Amino acid sequence: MGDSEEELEEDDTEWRSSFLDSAAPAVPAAAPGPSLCKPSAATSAQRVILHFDLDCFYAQVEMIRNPALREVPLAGIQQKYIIVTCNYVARDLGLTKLMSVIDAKEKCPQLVLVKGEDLTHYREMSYKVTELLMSYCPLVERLGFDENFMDVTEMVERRLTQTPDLNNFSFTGHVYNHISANVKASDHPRMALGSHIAAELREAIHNKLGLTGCAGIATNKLLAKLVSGAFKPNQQTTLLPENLCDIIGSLSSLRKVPGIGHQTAKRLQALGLVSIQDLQSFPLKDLVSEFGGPSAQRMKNLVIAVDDSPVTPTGAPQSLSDEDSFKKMASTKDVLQKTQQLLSSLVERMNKDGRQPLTFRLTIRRYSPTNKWFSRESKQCPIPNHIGQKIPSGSRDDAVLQLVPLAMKLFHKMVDSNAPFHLTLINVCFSNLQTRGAAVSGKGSITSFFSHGTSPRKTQTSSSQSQNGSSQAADSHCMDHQFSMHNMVTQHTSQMTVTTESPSSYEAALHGSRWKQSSVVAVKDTRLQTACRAARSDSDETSNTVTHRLPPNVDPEVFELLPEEIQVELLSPAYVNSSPSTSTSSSAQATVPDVPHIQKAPSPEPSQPFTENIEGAVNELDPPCRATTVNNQRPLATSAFPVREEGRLSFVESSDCKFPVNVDPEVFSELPPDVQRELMSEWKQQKPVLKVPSSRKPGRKTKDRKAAGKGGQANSLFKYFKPT
DNA sequence: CTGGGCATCT
DNA sequence: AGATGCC
Repeated sequence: MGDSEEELEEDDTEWRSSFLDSAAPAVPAAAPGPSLCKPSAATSAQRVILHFDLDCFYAQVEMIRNPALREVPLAGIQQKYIIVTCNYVARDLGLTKLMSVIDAKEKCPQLVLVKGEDLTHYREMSYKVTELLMSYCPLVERLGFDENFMDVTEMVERRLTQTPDLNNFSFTGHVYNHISANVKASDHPRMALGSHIAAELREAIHNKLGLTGCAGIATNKLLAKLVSGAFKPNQQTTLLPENLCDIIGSLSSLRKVPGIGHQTAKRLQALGLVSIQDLQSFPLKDLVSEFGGPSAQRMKNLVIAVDDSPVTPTGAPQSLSDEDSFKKMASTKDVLQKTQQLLSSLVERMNKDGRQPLTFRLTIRRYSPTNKWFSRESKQCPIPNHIGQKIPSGSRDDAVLQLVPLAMKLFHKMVDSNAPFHLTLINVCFSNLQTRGAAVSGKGSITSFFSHGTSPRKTQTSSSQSQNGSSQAADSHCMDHQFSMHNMVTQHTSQMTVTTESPSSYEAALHGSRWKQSSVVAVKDTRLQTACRAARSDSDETSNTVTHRLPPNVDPEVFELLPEEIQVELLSPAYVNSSPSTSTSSSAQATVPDVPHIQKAPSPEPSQPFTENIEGAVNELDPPCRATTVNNQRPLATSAFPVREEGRLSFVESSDCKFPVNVDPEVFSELPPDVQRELMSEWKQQKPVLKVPSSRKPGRKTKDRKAAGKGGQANSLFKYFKPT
């Protein structure tokens, strides 16, 4: 009895203290200054938000890949002429992020540098971290490769009901502006539980992935992020609502506020606003006239530490891109070769992802003496289906071969190659990624995921305390490790990683040797350039003798600009006729260095030991999932990135059923079983339509994604379940 | 001598 | 398509 009374009191206390954070976005009394710390109307319960920030992430990954680097006092990660990050030993000697290599070596001549331009390993490890966090709670939002937000409100509430002894425990880690030991956890039970969860998750990341990092615990994303860096490295800090003013006031300038970047800070400075207080006391009206309503209000809120933006589950990336920068690129031939190289790598990544891109985009950066690091331009176009299909199907070389002309076409829309030009960057990007039917055996399907992911470990979780008869909604957010992530991540661990960093691959691509057959080996660059010039001069007259033999969708104009080897290839029967012949594919395979069986001897592969760690890990923490009944009836739980596309029905194959991809699996799982069955049988009678969703307005998509993350409300059922 | 890659908003 | 922001 006494216990429950006390718990109620704690609840009230925390509710009162949460008033600060739950101010309506509209900032009713925009009174400046002191009003900051006055409570305003509370509309919703306070959240518990975690922010994880891995320590010098790239450096940690490299030290894991090559443990010898641990002995070395310093390790920097170099991209082009920049040290993008370095370990803490190096930082103690004065190195900072984004320092030039020249400056860095001047400060410490013994600095060991590791090339970090290929992000493959960082990307893989980054997704493993997100995956691990998601296995505890699906509300995880990525920010870059090394940061994750997590909304653990429901996990905290669940623990709150199961933690009888709130008096006898304390905070884990630091408490901002307090001596941690002096803070009574019973005054802030939710924050205290949040600090415990953060500690457990950091420990899990360390045990299973070998990475250390910081965490911040607070009531919104802004504060969690700000506070996570209070103690570095490998520590965590909780921000109590009562210290909200302290941390926001500690920021040295507006630029430090996440969400206020270079440009915005400049414009603010033009208004005479530099400090947090400047903006707090600046009239909202004047701000609106400068930035518009939404932006102005958002900034006003940020500087009083109000941030009601939800933790939006990130899921699979919406675009994949690959880019390279350089001092100067001034010839069409170089552009073509670089584009081909980038595409080769990008297509392979796309293939591992398993989805099919519907849109291609080419981005360039032109050199200009003044505004050097701006002025990116891009053009995009749809990818013809017959080309796009080759990417998930594994015909990588075919795909690249046909995408290169597409890219060159876009290039010529931006650059007049008759006039001199000077590029400093090329980026190729796939977007509008479509999940394809899983019938294709391979990466896109569930089968490969299972063959890799199934392990006896799962039985552990179901034995734990799951008598929680009441809240299905809370438990439905709980997932098992095994079903947590898109197979892309797992795929990366089970296949040898092939990247463009292989010198042989790079050279081959550069010289076009991978494309050539023996008969064209003798082609010289001079001939090629002549051909390019010729093509430029009469680009309007493309009535060449060979163009009528071109494969469909190859622009004759672009064809002229291709290296002769590629022209020959395109004219081979394999491409002129629709079906690839064995001769072409075999000749391509024999000369392509980065097919799996020809690849270079790899350096010790990190993914293997990690996988073992995950599978064999002993979880000393709370079981990640306390209830399994809901999970068992979740059809899409096996396909970890739920696809919620709008428009026509497309279907995803699950282990034992098909259903529309625009169905939110979380919502679906919460329906009564008989309703599930009814819907299933209804869907089964419809035919899969693989059309592009057309009849929707752009801009709806992001909203859908956000709504989907919080799915589970009755009114969202209609939205997701009615195909209309 | 300012990287590479993602997202959102307009 | 571009601008901006985050790491």
